[in-house]
Amino acid sequence: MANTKETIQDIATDLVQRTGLNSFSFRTLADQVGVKSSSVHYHFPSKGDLVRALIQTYTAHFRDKLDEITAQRSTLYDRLQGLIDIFEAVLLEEKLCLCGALAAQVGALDEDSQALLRRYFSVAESWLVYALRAHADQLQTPMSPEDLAQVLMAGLEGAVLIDRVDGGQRRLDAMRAMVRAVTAS
Amino acid sequence: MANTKETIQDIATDLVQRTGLNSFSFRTLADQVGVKSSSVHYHFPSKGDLVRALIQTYTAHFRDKLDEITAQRSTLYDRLQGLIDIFEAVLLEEKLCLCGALAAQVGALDEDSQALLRRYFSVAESWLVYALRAHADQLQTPMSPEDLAQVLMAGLEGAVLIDRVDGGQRRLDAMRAMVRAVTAS
DNA sequence: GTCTATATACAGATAGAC
DNA sequence: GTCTATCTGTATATAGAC
Repeated sequence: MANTKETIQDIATDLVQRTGLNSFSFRTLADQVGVKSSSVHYHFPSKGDLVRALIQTYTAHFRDKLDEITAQRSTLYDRLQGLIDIFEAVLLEEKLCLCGALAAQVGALDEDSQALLRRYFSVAESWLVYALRAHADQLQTPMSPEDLAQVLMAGLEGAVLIDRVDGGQRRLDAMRAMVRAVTAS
Repeated sequence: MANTKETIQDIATDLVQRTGLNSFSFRTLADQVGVKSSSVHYHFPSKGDLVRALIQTYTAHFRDKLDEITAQRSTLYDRLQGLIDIFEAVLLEEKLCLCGALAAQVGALDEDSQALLRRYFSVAESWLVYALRAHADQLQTPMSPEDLAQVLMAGLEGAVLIDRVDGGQRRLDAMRAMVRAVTAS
């Protein structure tokens, strides 16, 4: 194992996205990493410490992907489809957005983790508002950029949630249709 | 306790909506009901039995509310806002839709429970498609009724998920704005 | 940095008395 | 239908050797 700490984070992230917070323990996590549970505690003293690290890393990676989209795509339509691509990649692995999965159990998280979740959604919606405002001329809807940003983000979180339950990606495809409907081609 | 079995179901439903599947045990549930855990096992032999009953009852109540909307409201706009009212009532109690909460942990559910979840979403989307088709003349969007139904349902599930994390109901309000945008007044 | 060993608490579940 | 008592497994977490 080149880097035990990173490996622990990678596997833990995957497990939370698949089955939620309580579906893995330090023991089962350690088994999959190939160490003992006490070694996991060495890197992350408590489960709360681990969860906070997971959200921070996930948010950083998400922000990187958004920056990449901004750099590589120019039209509003392409940028919004790029955002949907991120969620599609998650769904194809039968996972949820990490922060969406944790949001479903927000009452089980400490205050710091809850603040980190809020920051994740703020990052996503701010990026959306920026993209929508920058291309207001390509928008075909009476909705404000803020409202549309929130509808899109809520829709994407809900789409992967429901699509995963019955397989396929019908809701995610419907979100693509919505993006098509509100952007001029 | 007039009816222990119903009380168990009511409290268990509330707990799943607040903090998810694994945040309560037969013991903590029994404490809140005012009985012993073995009494809970008498009514619901396993946790799987309990969860299946919760989903079935929740779906039945949801269907009743949808029927009520259909009976009491005539315009498409009013019917869609009525659907949002259901989710707003859930959010005001700092809860999630039971089936949305369980969908986030679908990998932890048995196959029967998963099938019941699929049925819940099918009930919701079928009602939406029916409402949208019945008032196609009041629709102002190039989206198909099927796509719009899925976008609305995904959006509502995601809206309560995210809104609960940072308080208020900004995403649910954005969903109301969307309904306003796609329906003719 | 990883291990063995262990502490303490709690999970889901069952047997059998009342 | 509810209870007491208990079984077995697993959870988070820590102490101390290597």
